[in-house]
Amino acid sequence: MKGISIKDIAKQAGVSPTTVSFVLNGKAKEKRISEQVSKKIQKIATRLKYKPNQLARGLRTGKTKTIGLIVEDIANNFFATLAKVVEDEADKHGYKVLYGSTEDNTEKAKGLLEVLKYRQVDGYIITPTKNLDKEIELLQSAAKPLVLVDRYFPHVNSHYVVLNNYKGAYDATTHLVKQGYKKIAIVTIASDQTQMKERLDGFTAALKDHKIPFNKSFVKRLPFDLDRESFNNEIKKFLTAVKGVDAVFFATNYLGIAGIETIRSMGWEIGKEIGLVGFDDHDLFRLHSPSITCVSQPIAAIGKSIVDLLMKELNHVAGTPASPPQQVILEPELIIRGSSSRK
Amino acid sequence: MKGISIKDIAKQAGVSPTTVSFVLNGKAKEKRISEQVSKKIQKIATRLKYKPNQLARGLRTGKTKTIGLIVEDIANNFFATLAKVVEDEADKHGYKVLYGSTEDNTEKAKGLLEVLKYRQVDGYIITPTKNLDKEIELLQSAAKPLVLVDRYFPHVNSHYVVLNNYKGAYDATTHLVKQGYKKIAIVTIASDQTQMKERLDGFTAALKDHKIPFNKSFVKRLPFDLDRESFNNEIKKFLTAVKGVDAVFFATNYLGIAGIETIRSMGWEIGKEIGLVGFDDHDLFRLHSPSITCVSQPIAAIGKSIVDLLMKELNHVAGTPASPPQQVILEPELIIRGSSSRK
DNA sequence: TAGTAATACTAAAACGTTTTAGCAATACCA
DNA sequence: TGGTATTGCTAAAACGTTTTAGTATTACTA
Repeated sequence: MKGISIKDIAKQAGVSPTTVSFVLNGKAKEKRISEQVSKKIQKIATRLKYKPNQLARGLRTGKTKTIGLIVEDIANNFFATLAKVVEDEADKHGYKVLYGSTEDNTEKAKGLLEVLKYRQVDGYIITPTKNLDKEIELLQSAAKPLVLVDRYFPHVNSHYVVLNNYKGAYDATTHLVKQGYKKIAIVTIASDQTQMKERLDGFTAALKDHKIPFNKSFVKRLPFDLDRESFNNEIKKFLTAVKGVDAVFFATNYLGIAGIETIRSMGWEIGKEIGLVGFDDHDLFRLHSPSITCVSQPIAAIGKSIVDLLMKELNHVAGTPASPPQQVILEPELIIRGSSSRK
Repeated sequence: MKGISIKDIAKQAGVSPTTVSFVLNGKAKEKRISEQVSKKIQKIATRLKYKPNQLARGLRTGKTKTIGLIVEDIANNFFATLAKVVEDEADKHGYKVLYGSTEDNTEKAKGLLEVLKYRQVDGYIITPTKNLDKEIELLQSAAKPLVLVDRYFPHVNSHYVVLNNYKGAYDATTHLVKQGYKKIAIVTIASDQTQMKERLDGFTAALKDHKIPFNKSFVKRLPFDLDRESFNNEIKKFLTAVKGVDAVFFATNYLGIAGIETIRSMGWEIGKEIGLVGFDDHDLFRLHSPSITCVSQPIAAIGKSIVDLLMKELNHVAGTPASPPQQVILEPELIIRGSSSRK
């Protein structure tokens, strides 16, 4: 069952495909097609439920009305929620989304970029992995619209939308200090990427500003690609090794979840014996006993911002002066709950 | 920056585009292209990093190597996890995934199908909404490969992969009975679709089989499209209205989450004062205090099964006898935790 | 040595659009 | 009345592939 094409309409209307194309693309006036013919074509088109073949159109115009969304892991609550926002926002502009997960693996990310490229996506939303900067710059020099998200490359002048991760971590840590915790540890991911670096920096800066002596042994950096059990084991090892630790900041949502599980398995009472702050809000954090204080990202605003930037790029007419890449840094919200209170 | 095309290779190799196409599609032998020429073309192609333009190929062959994934809500843990599995499995066969969320809205679903159709996706994975049966049948009569997931239409003979929802609900309810709960309520979604119908049927059947008198007032069916607060309010109203209720089965993951929140806000002690079983596993269920008993779906197996079926269809050669639609029904696992124990 | 078969390749059409360049007919102007 | 503008449309090329239907050359057969 073939779809119906512009030719079918042309035949029925007794005009050329050219005319049909003009009319259906709203160029009737501009191309001086008479009202009569115009109306007739419109009528036939709706009667036949004509939908242009996007492949043919894409081949000719180079535009597919598709954007590529590269995330770390689509199954992760943060990215899944982001994907939903992106879907909705993109839809408003007639775009569809092809997604892919990198699992923080540079080779996988490169593969995804490659595939998306020869699928001719119009623009990219990318959660970059380490060492993806060259590829990003390549895309830029090819004038491909792209927006980085969650993290960026300081030496690459690109659009990006990220959280003020430094502030998030700083506020979380400050909060712990103000709550009376003295020996505060951080469990984070061994990554030099901006989001992780800033979270660690915010943490150490807060300690320093509040005259809490900083001790390297209070920092645990774990590889990204562990399974849940290994995370749990590593966290347990760490927390038992750190003498006198009385609070811990988990720098990602999944670390926080693993942390809760581990600490409970150790029999420590969250809040009382050990203060705890997580990253990203989550149903678990909200409903855990005690509920878990966390740094919450404004995911809807992030997604909206990303798509807005991307659309601006996509609608940018070649030849006109390009607007410079924009860096959007959104503010986190510290949601204070029971896990950071000794009472 | 244009990509390099088959013509560029042809020019460099001093042969025709046809020859290049044959070689790169592995038809060198079949089309009797000499080893020499074949090798030369291969070499040039890899040197130039040639990647076929998928639009052009798709236009010509009618195959886009893209599948459409229509879920209820990509932000929901269950569907997000499924999306990840589908992504991975599809990738093994060289397919990419376009996704869309219906929000259980038939009009949105129809819109998605329409868009995916004229984007020429090769196959569909669909979480159907109510009244989408006509569209499904239309796709089928157009010989489009498709697999329904999570729910299906009893009167439509299509591929589908679903949970044994009846058993899931039956086991959950039986478990509550065996734990000594006597007045067991269910909170579900007001939907006549199979997954919800079967969960309700499993619930009532279990009550009957265990001689628990069934009372219509113990069933609450809520509309899908409420926000969290409204869910909470409705659940609260329901639970306070039902005299003597001592256990409740929440028939979806988000209802379970809302249920936990609500019951706690009412000051009832989960397990002791009210038994609770949820649907789909979730970090919250695992780590809540008390932990929440739930009916868990084998998401990895579901995703794998779906993609396997779809690939079989996609690789099916026209003309050969079609294998009949397969119905895969996977078994749930009842994960027993603290919320269904009075101790 | 003519006829057939096999080998090694290619020209051109096709997929369904968009877009450029242009043509015929009518209208307008002096 | 001859020339220019304007109107209303279309032919054909192009996008980058795949595929059909060849052709030219060489090799084999009787």
